[in-house]
Amino acid sequence: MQIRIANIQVLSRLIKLLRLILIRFFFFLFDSMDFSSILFMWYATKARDLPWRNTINPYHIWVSEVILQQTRVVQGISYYYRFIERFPSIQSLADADIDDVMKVWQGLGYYTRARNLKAGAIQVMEQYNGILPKSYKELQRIKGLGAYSAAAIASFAFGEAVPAVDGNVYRILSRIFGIFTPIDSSTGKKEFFSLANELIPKNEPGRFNQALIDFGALQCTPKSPRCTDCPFADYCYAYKNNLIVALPVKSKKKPPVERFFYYFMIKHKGHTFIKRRQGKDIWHLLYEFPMVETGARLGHDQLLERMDSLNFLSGSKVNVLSISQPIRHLLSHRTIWATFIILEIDNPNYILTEEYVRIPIVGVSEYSLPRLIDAYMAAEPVIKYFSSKK
DNA sequence: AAGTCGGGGGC
DNA sequence: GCCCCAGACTT
Repeated sequence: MQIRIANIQVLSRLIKLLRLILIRFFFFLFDSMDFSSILFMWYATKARDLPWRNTINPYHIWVSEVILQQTRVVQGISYYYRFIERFPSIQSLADADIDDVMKVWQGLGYYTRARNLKAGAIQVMEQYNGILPKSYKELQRIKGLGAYSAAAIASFAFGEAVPAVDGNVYRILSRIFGIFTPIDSSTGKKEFFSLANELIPKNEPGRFNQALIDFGALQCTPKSPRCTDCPFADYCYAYKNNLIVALPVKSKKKPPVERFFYYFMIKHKGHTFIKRRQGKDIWHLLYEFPMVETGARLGHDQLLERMDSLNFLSGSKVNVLSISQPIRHLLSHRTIWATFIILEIDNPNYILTEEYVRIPIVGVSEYSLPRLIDAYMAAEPVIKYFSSKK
């Protein structure tokens, strides 16, 4: 058995060595017309015209990179315009009220980004004299900037020759060079960074990084890539071996866990109550109605029974006006089932008056809300329950 | 290394 | 339904 394991290890090393040789061979092929030349030729006619490319303001580029983390360009554009208009400088963002920042970010998701962006602005004001550092290494010390974003800013804004390896780059390189190392492993990250670092031209790294990203977004797409008119088709390992659907390789996937949220829209004299979410959970810093989360779905009777013991309802007469169907809200790693209960009370207890914000129901839209709640309010005529006098 | 964090578009 | 998007941070 021992020998067998040793053999497998030797074989594994051999495979890695062969792969390295293969990559060298590809470089040989690319030698006459190298990788970046082919890419730039494509980019010359296919480049996207994007707002953050028409600026040399490093702060604007910084904002755009954070907005675009795990976010499609089409989704981010309007947020970019609103953000830099509302917070036109690092100083203004550093001085801003976090609630205003969250409100601008509402609906974009990954809300930690907004908090970190403001924290980063404060950091730059306090530690860097209000000027964004220029180097790849130093940029990674700023809150919310990891390897990719730091490389993007360093190359786009300051011309540093460092590869910005995002999901597009993993996909392109894994396919063209036939690399099967999982892109979400630490060895994979090193391997792809190293390869990109060999490909990047030192004279115009920013254009190279942007071209690669556009190539991934427009040509070498996740599904149905346009291989028939791809300038790399003659060299592409995945295309030639019919392995496009197999690359890139990702290792981690997990079925989403279900969570059950019960939201209480409490009516009292035309007003209702909301509270900011606390702690390390989803929707950090966003506002929501009083709620209870249960480990399993509650039946109608179970729900009414549970309401008897809710601390924010105790001491008051409760009149249930409406109970919604469970609404499914999908996150990447969670499935949330939300039920909205509209009810009227006669006497708010101290928990509601002390811990919650009392607002007119129409004032809810002033606050930053999870998409789930925002969408429900938009879809359901909730206000009618609040307008009638009782 | 694995888990956590959103919302939306494309097929 | 499923995948993935110009990823970062925590445990």
